Amino acid sequence: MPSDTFLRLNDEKKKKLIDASFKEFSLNNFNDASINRIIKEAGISRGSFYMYFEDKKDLYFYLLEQYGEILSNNMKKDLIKNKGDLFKMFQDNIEESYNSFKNNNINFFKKSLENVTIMEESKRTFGFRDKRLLKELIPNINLELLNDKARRHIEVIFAINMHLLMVTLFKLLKEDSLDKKMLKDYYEQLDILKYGCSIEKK
Amino acid sequence: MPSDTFLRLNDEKKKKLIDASFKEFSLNNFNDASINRIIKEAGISRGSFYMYFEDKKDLYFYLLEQYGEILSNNMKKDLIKNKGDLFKMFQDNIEESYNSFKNNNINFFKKSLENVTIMEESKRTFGFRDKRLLKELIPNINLELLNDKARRHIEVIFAINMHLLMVTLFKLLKEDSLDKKMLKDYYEQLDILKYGCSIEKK
DNA sequence: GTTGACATATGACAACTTGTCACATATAAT
DNA sequence: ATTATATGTGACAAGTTGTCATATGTCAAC
Repeated sequence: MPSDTFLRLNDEKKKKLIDASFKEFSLNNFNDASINRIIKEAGISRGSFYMYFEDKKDLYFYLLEQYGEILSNNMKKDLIKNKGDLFKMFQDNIEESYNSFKNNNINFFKKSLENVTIMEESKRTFGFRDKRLLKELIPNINLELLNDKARRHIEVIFAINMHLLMVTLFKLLKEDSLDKKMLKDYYEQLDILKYGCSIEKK
Repeated sequence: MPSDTFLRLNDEKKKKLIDASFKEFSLNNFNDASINRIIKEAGISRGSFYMYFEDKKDLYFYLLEQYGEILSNNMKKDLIKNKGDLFKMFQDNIEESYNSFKNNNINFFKKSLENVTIMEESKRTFGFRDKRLLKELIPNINLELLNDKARRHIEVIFAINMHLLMVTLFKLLKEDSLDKKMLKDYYEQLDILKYGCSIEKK
């Protein structure tokens, strides 16, 4: 987490550092991103940087959380619009997410997708750190549309959707156009999650 | 990919480098792993290393593929045993995978799970590079047990299972015992994938 | 004002990192 | 024995990170 010192910084200085960071992480993936270049671009000293953030990771997750907020807010809106229907929300959400990312630091997002790890760290990714944003969403879900098992594993459903969503968004952003076939594939995958893989009904 | 020069190396020298690499990646995640320490431990020169592998990534994925083979072979065996039933295979497979990893460089595996990325790179992860191992598995699947959509998205089903499997294995290996509750959770998640989340039947 | 206490800022520094390259030494083939 | 090819080597440049002694703000109290 950024230090209080950073949060207390005046907006201009803060913005300069954030902009420089976004730029660096847009051009390089996490490993190759250089704190040196960031501080040079932002015009601050090495010591100051370590006053604000613990390390590169700390800065990176701070930036990611900005996107988490966007993603979560979009989902919340779509959830309300669809009267708590989780799958209708997922379906509506992808175009919205696509546009958010397209108009906003698209390269940062692309690079980020390359870095997303499915484990520990991913819990923090895109602001779903500490399951905070997830917890905010759950009350808006109409659980009556879901069966018992799904209700018990609601975070897993989200994780699976996240996985499908990320992979699809990654492809979409690569193509640079909202490829209808890819969208259709995503909807089919959501259908698998909704109705299952089996021919036999339970 | 390792160079022919590396593959031509005598077994002793090869093993020494592989052992040193496993050790380094068991103690450090990808970023922190040091080629310097590896070559020191393996007793080869820096120049030689770069003769064998392009870079750290190249070495790392080479090691991962060894595990991919294990995973894939286990799956194949279980698939035949269960007469092509994909979900029965998934269910049988987790204990086997758990034991394979437990008795074999468990720390390497743990660290690896922290590094697995869901995107591009992950296609190579655990040997599923180029979908080669996946393609070998598919002929053993009884597709008649799956509905149309599932058949069309068979690699997605595998990806989702991989995700659920990895997360569960990660937790299991952390606990250091085959926690029955976690296993039960995994089976339930597989059931969601098999029969869906929805209360309504399609 | 001046003093003191605290918050911030700085850049030189040690201790690493990686990939390259001119050169040295094996090994095989003529 | 000579040539050609395959390997091995370590010094090197150019980078990386995190720390720390030191300097400079800022603001309240005397």
